[in-house]
Amino acid sequence: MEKKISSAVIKRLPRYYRYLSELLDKGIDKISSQELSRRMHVTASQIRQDFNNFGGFGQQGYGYNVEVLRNEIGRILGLDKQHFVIIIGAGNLGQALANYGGFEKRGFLISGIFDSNPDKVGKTVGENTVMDMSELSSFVKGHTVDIAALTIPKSAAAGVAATLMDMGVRAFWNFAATDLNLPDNAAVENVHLAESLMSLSYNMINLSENTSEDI
Amino acid sequence: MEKKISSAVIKRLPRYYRYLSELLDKGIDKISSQELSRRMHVTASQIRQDFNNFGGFGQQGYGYNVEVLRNEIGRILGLDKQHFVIIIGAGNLGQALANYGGFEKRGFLISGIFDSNPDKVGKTVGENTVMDMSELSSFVKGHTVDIAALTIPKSAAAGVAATLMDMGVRAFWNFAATDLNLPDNAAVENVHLAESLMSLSYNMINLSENTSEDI
DNA sequence: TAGATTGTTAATCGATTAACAATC
DNA sequence: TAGATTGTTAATCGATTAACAATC
Repeated sequence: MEKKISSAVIKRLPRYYRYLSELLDKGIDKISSQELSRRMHVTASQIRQDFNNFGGFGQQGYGYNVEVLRNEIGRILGLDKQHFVIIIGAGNLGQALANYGGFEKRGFLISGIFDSNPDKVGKTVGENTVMDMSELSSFVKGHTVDIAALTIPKSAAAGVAATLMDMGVRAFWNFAATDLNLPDNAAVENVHLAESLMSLSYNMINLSENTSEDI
Repeated sequence: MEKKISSAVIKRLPRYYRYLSELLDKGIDKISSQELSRRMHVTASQIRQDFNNFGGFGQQGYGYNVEVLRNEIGRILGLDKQHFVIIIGAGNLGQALANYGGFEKRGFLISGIFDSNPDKVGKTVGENTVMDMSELSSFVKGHTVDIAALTIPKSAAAGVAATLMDMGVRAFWNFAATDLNLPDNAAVENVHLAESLMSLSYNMINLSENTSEDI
């Protein structure tokens, strides 16, 4: 019944959340779409359209209350609840994610990290001790697991994702350079770093071709 | 004079490159837009439109030669040339990027890594030894630096980026949770992991609400 | 030649922007 | 009340998809 929100809108929400959090830190308690437009470099019209997908958070003639708006967007993104995240793959990237404290601040708690390499099993990474992949099944049965971050080689990713689906995990943060092709009742967010770097490369090349001709 | 390619197209190119590379590895030397459509889950029409932004790589009645097409896309993305990348910030993420060998395979060579923390300076990370930030200026003057990866706190990002711009660096792979707002003669690719995780959270939540009602 | 498939134009769809009435 | 700014409809723009003539 509710109208489907486009993914373009969803991807903008975390950025709004970030700006509103910064305004709040600065002690600014009111903002208009026009002023937010100026700061974020998006149109005021888009800001109002985006927010109105979720209901009227503002007040005519006044603007938006920063704290209310921030909390509403946080709630929409699920930041008002705790989510348990496991990391599959204790390589460089898996360890970096586990060590980074910033996710917990937003309610994403790293509750387990797994690897199939015996050299890594038992190692301490952040607050966690690396478990063997053979322990994954019993761990997922005994604990709430909302999200699985896949920091494993692409050859292993589809298999691990399918196994986790069978165990009831429905959200995958996929760092492997492959497409997971999971059924519709799973959520997948891809972070393809090599592809990101290639886009940057393209934009860099096409920058140097038209050297400051339109400034 | 050349028509501007939309960023939607650019972001799809690395994925085409990946699929074509995999086809090549499998020894498949010819592919039609229809067959590629089936594999990649995008429309054949979009595939042909995308490729034709850059010229006719196919042959009517036949399809596309996989190797030719892959190499053309690689060339468009700049993968036919070597690019020198420095990493600013030797924290978890900076180290993970420096240790990951996959970028060099695509022509992105990590040629330096910097940190302002004396405890990290001198440490070996991948093939590199962490240098102090005070050495950054002389390093950039003495070496080719195409891309700077910023894996530093957001409070430091804008300043470091501005400094690097002054030294002539024009491409920034930004992992800091902030917008850089650089002039038009710079290329910026943002990787905002916390925001990526928030999008996943949204999609996960909205999954569980309509449990398998449209399968 | 007949069949297949591209390259490209036209149609459609969806997202962004503009405009303005509602209202605080 | 007058001024400001939202919420929302309408217009525009751009991206995607469909269709088909060109051609291998």
